[in-house]
Amino acid sequence: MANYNHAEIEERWQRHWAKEQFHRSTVDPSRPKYYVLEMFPYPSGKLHMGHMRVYSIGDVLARFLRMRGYNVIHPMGWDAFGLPAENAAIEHRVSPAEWTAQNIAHMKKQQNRLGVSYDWEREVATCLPDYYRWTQWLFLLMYRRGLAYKKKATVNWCPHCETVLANEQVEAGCCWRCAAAVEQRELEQWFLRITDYAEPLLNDLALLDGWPERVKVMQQNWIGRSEGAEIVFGLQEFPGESFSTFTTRPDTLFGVTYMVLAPEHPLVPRLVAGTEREQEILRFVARIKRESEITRTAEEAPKIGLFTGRHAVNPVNGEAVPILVGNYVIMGYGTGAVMGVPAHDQRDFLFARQNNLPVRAVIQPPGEALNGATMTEAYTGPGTMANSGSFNGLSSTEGMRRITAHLERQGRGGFKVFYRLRDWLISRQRYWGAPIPIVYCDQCGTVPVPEEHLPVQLPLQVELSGNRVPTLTHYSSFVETACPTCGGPARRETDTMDTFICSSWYFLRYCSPKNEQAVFDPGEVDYWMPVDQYIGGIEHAVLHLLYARFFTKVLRDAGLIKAVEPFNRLLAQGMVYKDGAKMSKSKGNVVSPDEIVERYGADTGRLFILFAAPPEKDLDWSDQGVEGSHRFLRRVWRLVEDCREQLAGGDTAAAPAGQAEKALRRDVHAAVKKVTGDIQERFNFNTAISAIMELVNAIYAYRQAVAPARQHRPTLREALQNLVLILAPFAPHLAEEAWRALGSRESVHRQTWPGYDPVLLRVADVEVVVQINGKLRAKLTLPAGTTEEELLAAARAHARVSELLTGKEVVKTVTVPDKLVNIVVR
RNA sequence: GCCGAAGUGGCGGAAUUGGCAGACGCACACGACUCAAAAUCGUGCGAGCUACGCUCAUGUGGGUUCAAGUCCCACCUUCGGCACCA
Repeated sequence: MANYNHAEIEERWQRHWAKEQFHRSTVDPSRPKYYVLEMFPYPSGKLHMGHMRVYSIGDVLARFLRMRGYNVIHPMGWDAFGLPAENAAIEHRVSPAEWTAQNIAHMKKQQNRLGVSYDWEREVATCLPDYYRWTQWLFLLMYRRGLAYKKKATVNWCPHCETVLANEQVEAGCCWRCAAAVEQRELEQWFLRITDYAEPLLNDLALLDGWPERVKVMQQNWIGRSEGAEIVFGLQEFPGESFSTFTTRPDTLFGVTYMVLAPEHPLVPRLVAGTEREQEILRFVARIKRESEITRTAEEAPKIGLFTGRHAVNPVNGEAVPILVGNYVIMGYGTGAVMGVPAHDQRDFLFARQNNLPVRAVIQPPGEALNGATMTEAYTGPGTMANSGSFNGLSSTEGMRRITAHLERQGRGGFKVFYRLRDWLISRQRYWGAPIPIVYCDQCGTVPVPEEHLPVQLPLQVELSGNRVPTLTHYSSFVETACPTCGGPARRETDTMDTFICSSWYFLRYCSPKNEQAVFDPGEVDYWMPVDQYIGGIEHAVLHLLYARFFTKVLRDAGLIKAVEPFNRLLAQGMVYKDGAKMSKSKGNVVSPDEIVERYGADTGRLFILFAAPPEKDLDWSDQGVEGSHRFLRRVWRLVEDCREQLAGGDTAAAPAGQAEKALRRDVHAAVKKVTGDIQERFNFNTAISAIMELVNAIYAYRQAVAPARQHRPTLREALQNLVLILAPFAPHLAEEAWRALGSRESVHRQTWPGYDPVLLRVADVEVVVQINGKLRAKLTLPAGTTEEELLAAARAHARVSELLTGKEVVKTVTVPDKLVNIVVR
């Protein structure tokens, strides 16, 4: 008997599939399409277990759906721009382009060794000119539509990466990539106006039924919508001038006893100019500005507020209240000015008590009368308005509406929605990225590069002698150019784009990756899009997944695509752990896919990774578990080897099909049903695999129970064929080999997914559970479909049951047909 | 503080609609085969007990129900997101 030689089998079939272009996909309107997409990797150099996991999940789906008759597109590519290539360039003295190309070549080999069924004709790499040309084209589209703009702003600066970062790329005040503390800098930078799309990005989350709740909630939190009123306060010492504030509680406007401005508020220097405390306050402001986000937002940071000596005029009652500058007010949210309502906001309350500011209750809780002087905490619930002039007696909900309407009539404010979401800062002061296609001319100002001049090429001769790859400012041949408008001397923009731009549209480029005329072919994009199933790590819940949704919406508004949302269903796969920790070099608990493929084969690795946990949960790597999966595949292999000759002999069976055959057929059809449902509806590959294992156990049991000569060949053949078919998405190489061994000249992956016969699933006898007072007391084997009366009679007739019922009064009986009898006694 | 996910044997996990808790696998133990080992095949495997059965058991405490891992209430723990958010 031939041993299971995984290395030989896997290599042979991989070569065959590649040669026959097995996984090519082309537009075919006669068939339903299915777009299976795994997040494309950064070409770091080698695959890790997280990659192996995501590709295994995607490939099972792709292969399953092909067998189900779908026209499946399953592409792969490279998110190839980014900082690691620059670091590697300095370390190894090799250009980022070369380093990246080598990594891509190596990782592609690794992916192929996993037996993943990609259509390599659709491969894209974001760092190649034929791709970033269109990234630049999309930037220009944004520019034309007023969605790309340059402004001077306080931005996040990572001192370690020496570049600015988007808000989404700052985690707890630190750089998402290197964890260095992020600083604030005033710089002129390019932004994308993602805030214009805050509302659709939020509302359309409701369309995403196939997304995990947690991801939708994370995006919702990030966008951070809050409804309220914008209110304009006058300045007592500067008649005719004003500033505005945002509040979610306009009903408490009469309770305002002070106002607080953010230290960065543009009004601050003017307000304090010439006052006694001018120097003190300016020093305070300067100090706060220097503080990092971490110290400033720390839990224990004391709330400091300094009185400016100036007053704000409440638009609703003309009252003048002191204006303070406070460290707890943030310029980046709302208007950077907050009204202090100590009676109805706990933070304001503590602040007021600490600083001896008056507290005035204007919302009375039901059946209570608050007194500002004596209350011990803020009342933040709803109630009846008091001390609020003509609004007294209204409910707080009604008050919100009325006061806002009143302000609107007076031209002193109105209804307003604020979002936490900020515009996307996309400039990067780095070399290895897509150049921003903009030219600055002294005569014409900021000029977009005309489309026909694209791509704006990165210089490939890179200076590698220093300790970092120089930015594009270093290359005079790149910087100096002619103005596209007037032809005069001009300078190119030297910042490159955030790599998240490149990855915000790659799934569209896959649809027509070689098109040189357009960013993508509209017909092809409309056929394939949206992505039916997207699979990737949860770390992109806000970053990539929000940006890609934004791009999709812009492209749709521009009439370029029909899809409203890019990804219909999303599977956020869990992480791979070992010995209780995430696999990492520093922990020394890394297992590489190469090692597993080498030792056990790709089929074993895939099977284990899918069997160990449901895809969205974290997975605990177990070397012994891998052994187990390998053992299972060897068991399948032996089964096929043992049966092939027996089955090759034709069907002149000595014995007719009997009870054992009937039972086996039922097991086969039940397994097909279970595996189909588990893949299709539940994505529970772990239970699908366990069902296949049960089937294998059943076939072994049959062969053990029935003498070889009496084994019924058609039944055995059906069992083995179905086994191989349902195993094919999980262990594609072994299944291919086994399928041919069973006598087919075609590929198992070109077969139709097996169906099951519901008639065969029916059983003659069922096991019925007998409970007394809900406790299991007996099990009966009865013909299926036994009536309730007969069921009950059979239960009572059972020796043990009748014994337990003696002397008891039966209060009630419950029967579930073919399943259970419960007798309630007293 | 707000929001989300989770908590089941020694371990990974299963139980899809409220109906036999622990499928499948790992580990372990025993048996068969073998001179022996590996591999393989088979059997057992939640805990306790006065043991051919009974009791307890799905984070804790209550509740609903003939019946709860599953539904309701309160709480604990872990993980994740947001957060001086006005």
